[in-house]
Amino acid sequence: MARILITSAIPYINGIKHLGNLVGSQLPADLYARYHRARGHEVMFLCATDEHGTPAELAAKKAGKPVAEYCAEMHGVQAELARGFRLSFDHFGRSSSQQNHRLTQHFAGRLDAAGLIREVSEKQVYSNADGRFLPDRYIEGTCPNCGYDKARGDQCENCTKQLDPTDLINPRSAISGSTDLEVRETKHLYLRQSALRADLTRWIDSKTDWPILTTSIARKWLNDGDGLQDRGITRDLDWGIPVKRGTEDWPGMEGKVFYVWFDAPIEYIAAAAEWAEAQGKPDAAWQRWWRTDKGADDVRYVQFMGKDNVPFHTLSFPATIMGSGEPWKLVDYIKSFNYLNYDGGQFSTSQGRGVFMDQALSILPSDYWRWWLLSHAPESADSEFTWENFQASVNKDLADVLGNFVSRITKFCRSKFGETVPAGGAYGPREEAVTDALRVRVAAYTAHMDAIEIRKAAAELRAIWVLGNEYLQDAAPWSLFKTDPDAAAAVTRFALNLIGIYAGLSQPFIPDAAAEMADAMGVDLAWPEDVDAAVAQLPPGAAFRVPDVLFAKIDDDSRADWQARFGGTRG
RNA sequence: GGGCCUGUAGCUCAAUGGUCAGAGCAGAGCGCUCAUAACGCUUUGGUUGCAGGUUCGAGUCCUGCCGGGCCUACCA
Repeated sequence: MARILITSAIPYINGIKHLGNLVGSQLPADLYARYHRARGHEVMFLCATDEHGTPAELAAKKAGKPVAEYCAEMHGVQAELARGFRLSFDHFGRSSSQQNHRLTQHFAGRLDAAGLIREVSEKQVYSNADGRFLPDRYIEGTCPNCGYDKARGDQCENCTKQLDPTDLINPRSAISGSTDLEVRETKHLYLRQSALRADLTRWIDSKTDWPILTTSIARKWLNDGDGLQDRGITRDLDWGIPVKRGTEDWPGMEGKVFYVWFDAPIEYIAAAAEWAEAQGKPDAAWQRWWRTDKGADDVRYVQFMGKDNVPFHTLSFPATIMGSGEPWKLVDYIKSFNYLNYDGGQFSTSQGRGVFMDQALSILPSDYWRWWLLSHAPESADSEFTWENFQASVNKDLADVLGNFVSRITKFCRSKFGETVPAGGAYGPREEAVTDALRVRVAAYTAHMDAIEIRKAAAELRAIWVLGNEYLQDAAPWSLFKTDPDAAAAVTRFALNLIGIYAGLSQPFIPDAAAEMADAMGVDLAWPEDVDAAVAQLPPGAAFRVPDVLFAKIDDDSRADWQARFGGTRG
């Protein structure tokens, strides 16, 4: 039995995430976690909300709430939606937890002791009206290059020229619109990533099995321009983890907090500590997942994220871990994703364009979304959600191929033999041939899941479902029943056994339907490690239940309605 | 500007440099009647973006061009 640590990129606290966010990290991570649990491995699947930073403060202000209260509420909302999508986190933590405070301060102290922190005095724009320093992109003004009057301090969206806030003509706060801005001197801590460049390069070079998307982004950052740049890890904000060296104050850094991208990945570790506390377990219980000197040396650690997160996970966070000089577990494999677009454009949180997690669950059960999103995961390139494709895929794959198979055989049995597994007859060459095909396909499916080739795994699973329909068509128990009821009984028994097998195999993709299938057949939701045994699992004479329609089809009217509803402004 | 990814059937996608470039969907035909008008079988459909090159052999490797996308370090 292997031990597998799985983390999904942690979603930002600021609002409800859309389906593109979901398929880029949490959902595939859940697929992988469920798969490995089903195979009998020990899994620790962690996620959390990322709660610090300027956007959280502003969102709280807009909501008229203290930021701590706002984050607590939004964490609750996101946790509920995660449950709705059946995301099987062992713990869904918060980057604002006390555990993360302690660990983040601990790492900063270790890095400083190792000489990997330097203090930098720099000039930042301060808004008197807002009473805060403004990140570059929160300053607006007229672009000196093209004259666009809503250029941001980091870049002009109109002419794409990269800017410095001081370049802007008539700069103003993007928050309040105030022009009462001044440049102030402020001191910040920088992580000396450049000092770890050789170590990081060697480490990345050793990861020959990683997706090209992951390693190419890492290499670009390692080699771009003068090479890997040092990175500021503190900010002038109220809400965040106070800058400390371990438990000691950091003279000169009073009132400052760590930058969210410094503390967010550390939350992966802290989430395990939160889990232990919630479970009433000692520290050793989580440390055996994270400390190679305390049992984590046999752990395989896999991270899931969208491509925008890759630099932080391939460079900054590893630099933090390596630089600490302590035996923390480094990631073994990073699965990164491209973006999911929405019907010809991007999902847009600000414009409310696309489908958001709460809306998705309000119109269809999570299995529909899980199946479509995972079977179309943007693994090799950006992919696109369209309602036509969603309707066609879901109706065909889930309703026709899988759902109808379950329906046709259970109802056939009920009408001819009653709601018990018929005992007559025996399996013959036909059943043996299907069992052989099943064994081959299950092996292929397993290989794809092990390799985290999600679309290929989905295609293989679908092909496994198709085997059932092919078998029934070929065996035709409805004809056989007229001449040889015992033979028809054997066919029916074999086909009923397929339902239990399908439940086990489908569980990572569509957990609710899988549970319903297993329950209807009166079997445990189990992975068919031994296919030959699995096709004879149901005891003759055992009762079963004809399940309700597993997947109702999406009709054209609904599709057209949703298409109109989600095209623009949310509300 | 620089870098990376990508372009294969009407659509969504496969193909360690090696048989005739394959699946699913959509289309066409046939079959079946257990089933959610579902299922099965057969089948149409390709100058692999374009032009060169390397090779016994190129969708795959190289060069150039065209199109799409992403990243570019203070949003997270």
